[in-house]
Amino acid sequence: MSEERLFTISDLARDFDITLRTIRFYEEQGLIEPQREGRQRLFTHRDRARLKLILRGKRIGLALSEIREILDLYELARDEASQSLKLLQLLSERKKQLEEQRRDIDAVLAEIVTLEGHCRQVIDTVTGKDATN
Amino acid sequence: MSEERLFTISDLARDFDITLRTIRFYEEQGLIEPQREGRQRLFTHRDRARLKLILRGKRIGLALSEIREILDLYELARDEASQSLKLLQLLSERKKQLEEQRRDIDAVLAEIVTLEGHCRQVIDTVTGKDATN
DNA sequence: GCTTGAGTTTACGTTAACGTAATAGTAAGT
DNA sequence: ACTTACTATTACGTTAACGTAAACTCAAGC
Repeated sequence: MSEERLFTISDLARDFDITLRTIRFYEEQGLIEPQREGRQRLFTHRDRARLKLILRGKRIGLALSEIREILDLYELARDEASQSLKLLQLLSERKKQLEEQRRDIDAVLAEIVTLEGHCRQVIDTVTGKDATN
Repeated sequence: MSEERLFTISDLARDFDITLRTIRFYEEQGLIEPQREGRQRLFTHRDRARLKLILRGKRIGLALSEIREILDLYELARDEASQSLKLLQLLSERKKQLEEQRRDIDAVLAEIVTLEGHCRQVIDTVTGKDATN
């Protein structure tokens, strides 16, 4: 059972709001390896999941080369954990980076809140005595 | 009092671990506007602070053009808040983006923790019956 | 007077991550 | 048979964010 549904390239492009070119490029870079039916690419759920990971990686500012490393680690962890110790080390490095990034984001968010407060205050002050616009 | 100490370009390059070229490039792009003594650039604490903001922006994946927008907003908010409403809107957009990014990071962190668990388990399993390496 | 060190400008080079034709095959609808 | 829709490959173009090299100025130290 479970007919393992397949996706076309435009399915994924639509779903993730990226171009066909982007998907082909990712394949060219070895980030995904869809099956072929003749020349046409066919994507499994697994390909889809990988694509999702790729895009998430991009959003947090990783380069494709780094994303590939991570994807490879996933593979590695799946196959066996022949080098789990090294993997653990790499994971902890990545974790440190991410936590740093989180702190940056929090800092920026805090500053935004401050600025918002500033704005509201100015607006309150101005409103009532002048409303030129 | 408070002699307003000035920084040279290499001071900042060293402090933030970036190249001279990078700093000059940021000036070229209008992100900072150091004073000149003759031809030489001289940076105030304010320039330094801006540079810090720029680099933080980069770390969270913003483009220089976006960073410039934000810096401009800071100026805007400082001068007066002539367009505070628009500013508020922009801030809230940016906030949404950042919160999304935070969610991404949290998701990745969670996955890392999972992978780490997986690794430890494998290592535990392997350790004791085989330690070839 | 010459080198050394820090700074400058000008300008071409580079890398990543796609964009954008141009050209062509293939299946479905009319 | 013709169009339309979707797919493919090949290959040159583009943008951001600097790198890098060449050639110059200018003050300090020996």
